[in-house]
Amino acid sequence: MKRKKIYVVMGPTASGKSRFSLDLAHALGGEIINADSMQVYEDVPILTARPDPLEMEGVPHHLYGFLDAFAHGSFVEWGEKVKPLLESIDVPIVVGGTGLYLRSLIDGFASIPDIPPEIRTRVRQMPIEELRAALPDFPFQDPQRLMRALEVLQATGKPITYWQQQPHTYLYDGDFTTILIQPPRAQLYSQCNYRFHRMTELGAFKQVLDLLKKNPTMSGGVFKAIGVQEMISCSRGEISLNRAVYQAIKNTCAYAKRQETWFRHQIRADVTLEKGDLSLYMPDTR
RNA sequence: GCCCAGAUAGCUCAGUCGGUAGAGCAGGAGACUGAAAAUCUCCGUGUCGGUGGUUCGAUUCCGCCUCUGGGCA
Repeated sequence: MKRKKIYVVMGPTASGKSRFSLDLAHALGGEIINADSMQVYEDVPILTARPDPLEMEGVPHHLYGFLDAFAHGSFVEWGEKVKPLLESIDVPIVVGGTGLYLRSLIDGFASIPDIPPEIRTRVRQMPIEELRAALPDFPFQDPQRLMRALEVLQATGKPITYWQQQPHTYLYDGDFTTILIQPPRAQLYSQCNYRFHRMTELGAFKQVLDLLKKNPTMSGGVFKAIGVQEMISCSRGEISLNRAVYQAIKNTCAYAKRQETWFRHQIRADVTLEKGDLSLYMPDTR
């Protein structure tokens, strides 16, 4: 049986992925599936650049805004939700900027047993020096990876590298076509700048205040969305609004650059476009 | 017009008791397997404003000039 064709539209933030995928969906009769780690949350839709119902132009959209202000998403949870959609949708168009999610979809990932909560909690409370001492040969410096590696070792008795060398688990055996939208750097930065100002005009600040009211502990995954911390800091009078906007734009640009690095080295792109213009991809559609 | 203070990396500034200079930010490159809009690593040559003088040697000391702040008229 022929494998189903699955379109993957990827690229840095503010590159024009959404516009492109809508056009592609119209042209092919496809449905859009979100692969953005922040647009999965229901709160602060303006800041996460989530399309609103009007912007969906009648095209079915999946996996947007299904997690609340306390939840933490992960690529595994996302994968579990993606799987049935890929099976049921005729022309799936997966769109997003979260490279880790996309790579786990395309290249598969290691199945690692669940970690008992008490081990996870204990490991996450350990000081960084202790983590390093417990894993002297682990090649990464950063706390997150050290914690993950240690919790896997403690829970399973085997190092994380053992698990990663096992055969990968694949979510869906599809025929993936990857389309990378990659505008020139200077243009991308100016789009980040313009878009953030637009977000503040549309009421991003109020949505952050609403989010804070819902979950004052700031424990959920949404709180990592760029702009949230900056605006909370502004609402407390710690920094001016101008400063908050400036910082948020700066962080957005830095993020876009990191995404470029990811897409350059971690995922192969079948097609690379300088802008999200469908006619560049399908010349006969216009 | 006079007095004072500045002029050094894209920006803000430090520094060289005279031996051609370094931080933060911005910027660049990279890593990445259950937090990924996260987390982490690496990257600093620039007529030291111009010009003359002193000196073996001046970005540093001295004179003049230009520009920018501030003050006095």
